[in-house]
Amino acid sequence: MGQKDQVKSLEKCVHILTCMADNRKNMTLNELTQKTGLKKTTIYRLLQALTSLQLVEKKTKTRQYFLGPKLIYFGVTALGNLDLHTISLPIMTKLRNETGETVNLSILKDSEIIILARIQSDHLFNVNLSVGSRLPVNCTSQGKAILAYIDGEKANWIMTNLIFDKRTENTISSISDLKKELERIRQNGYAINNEELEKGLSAVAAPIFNHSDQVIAAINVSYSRARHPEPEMYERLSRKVIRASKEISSAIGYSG
Amino acid sequence: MGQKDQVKSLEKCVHILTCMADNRKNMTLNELTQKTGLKKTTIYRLLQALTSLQLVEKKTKTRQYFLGPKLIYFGVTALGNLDLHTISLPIMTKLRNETGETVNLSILKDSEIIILARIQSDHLFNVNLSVGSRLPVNCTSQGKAILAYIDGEKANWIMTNLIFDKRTENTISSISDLKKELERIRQNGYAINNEELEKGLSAVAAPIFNHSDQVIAAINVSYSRARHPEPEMYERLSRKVIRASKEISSAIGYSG
DNA sequence: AAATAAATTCCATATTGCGGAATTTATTTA
DNA sequence: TAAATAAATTCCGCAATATGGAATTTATTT
Repeated sequence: MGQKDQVKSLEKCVHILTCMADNRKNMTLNELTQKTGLKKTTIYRLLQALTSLQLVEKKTKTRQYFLGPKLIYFGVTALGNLDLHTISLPIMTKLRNETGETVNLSILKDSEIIILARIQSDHLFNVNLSVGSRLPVNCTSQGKAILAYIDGEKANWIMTNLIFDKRTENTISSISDLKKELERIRQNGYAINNEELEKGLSAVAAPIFNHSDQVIAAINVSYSRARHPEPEMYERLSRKVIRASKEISSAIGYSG
Repeated sequence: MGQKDQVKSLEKCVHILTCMADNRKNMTLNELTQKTGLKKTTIYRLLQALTSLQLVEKKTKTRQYFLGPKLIYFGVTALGNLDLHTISLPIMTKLRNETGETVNLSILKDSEIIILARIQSDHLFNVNLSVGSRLPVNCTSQGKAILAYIDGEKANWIMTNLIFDKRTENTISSISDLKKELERIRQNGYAINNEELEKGLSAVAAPIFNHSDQVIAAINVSYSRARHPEPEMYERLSRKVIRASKEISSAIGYSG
């Protein structure tokens, strides 16, 4: 019979690229061999091709490979074409101006969130994060906001495979605690980050849904606890964040 | 003999993806056949594979294809790993705060610039551009800033293949005018955009160089002419922009 | 300097990808 | 509504490509 969609070499290339992206660091041939399980000769040959096509770049001194400029070109183009992205930006800007705080748009990938867009506040104290940065689901408002609305099976899979690294004393570090938190989020419609990632850093996030009622992303507002220690801040921001998230959701076709 | 770096199917896939990115719109099988020159059956089969690997997405209703989510993942990851990007962001933020205006970081691709990063001003009047947006070289400060320092042969190639679409009355629309402008830029060390892209919009850009003395990008500050009609604004901003560009250049290894 | 490990090249063979032609499906025209 | 045209999809035998074990070269460690 034979599966459809062969093109084995392409599959292997994507496997290699995915491995590089997942590990997000320069990798040697050997590391790639171990991580991917592909034959060394094969990887070597494919890397040659990938490199000559600029999908991969090689640091000659260290013999390490990493995702190349052509992937930036493709990715940035795809991002610019993404409805979610173009629709969100003006709404994010408005939210930043209303609150004066940093606004982020993130998606979930495995057990981490990835920042797709970020509009920073004017405050001098600004966290060192940018487009492409990743953070664990369990200690971010956005991660929890998405997880709370993901369908049960997938959410369970993520939670069971999660490594709960305890970033602060407030970090949720057990499945049962996380489940309680998710229930609370569903109740409220928004998620908070109460210094769970880093001391002094709080945030409020709300989920974004698509036309088929699936969570696809989350938007948040993040701020320094030093400036706003009052706990009412969460609720106050939540209204604005929820409004923005709903605006984005309906603009991309959600009708819930 | 045989050329090295074969992997023909991969080459064809990249050809297809590049075609999609260059045209930055959803494309049908037929359009792709025409633009790439590849055989229809081949493209069809490769698109199947690309789609199942999420490198490409298909709009079932219109039967159109476009760059898929996995490319965003790769691209955003590669961008986050790019020295240029991570080094530039804090410097861009500083520049935005110093000037209160929108700051962009762009690279050149063919005869257009592509925005890699953008930090917007607080002003209500904000131009509708974002990461991934492209603009013609000849009517942007960043395009001209890069072109002015590119090695002669390549610059000539770009200029001769350039389609000078006249966006405003100020748009440079002949090679000879452009060459004069580039000479002026080299003299000053910065490029301006005097409402050449859009009426009411001005900008000041400076080139960014890498360790081997090559221009690889440009940074600019863009502002509304309505708020700052005074021509001295160019020179005033130029000092700050140049400082930022030098900071970035030296941080990525330039020692000129 | 020797030993070990990693990277690179080689090549005969099996597998994959190729693309012309035929078929199906959608769109346009009469 | 039917006929004509164009686009999309499937089929399949052949030719070109990718594979991976082994050998060689290069780098790193002992």
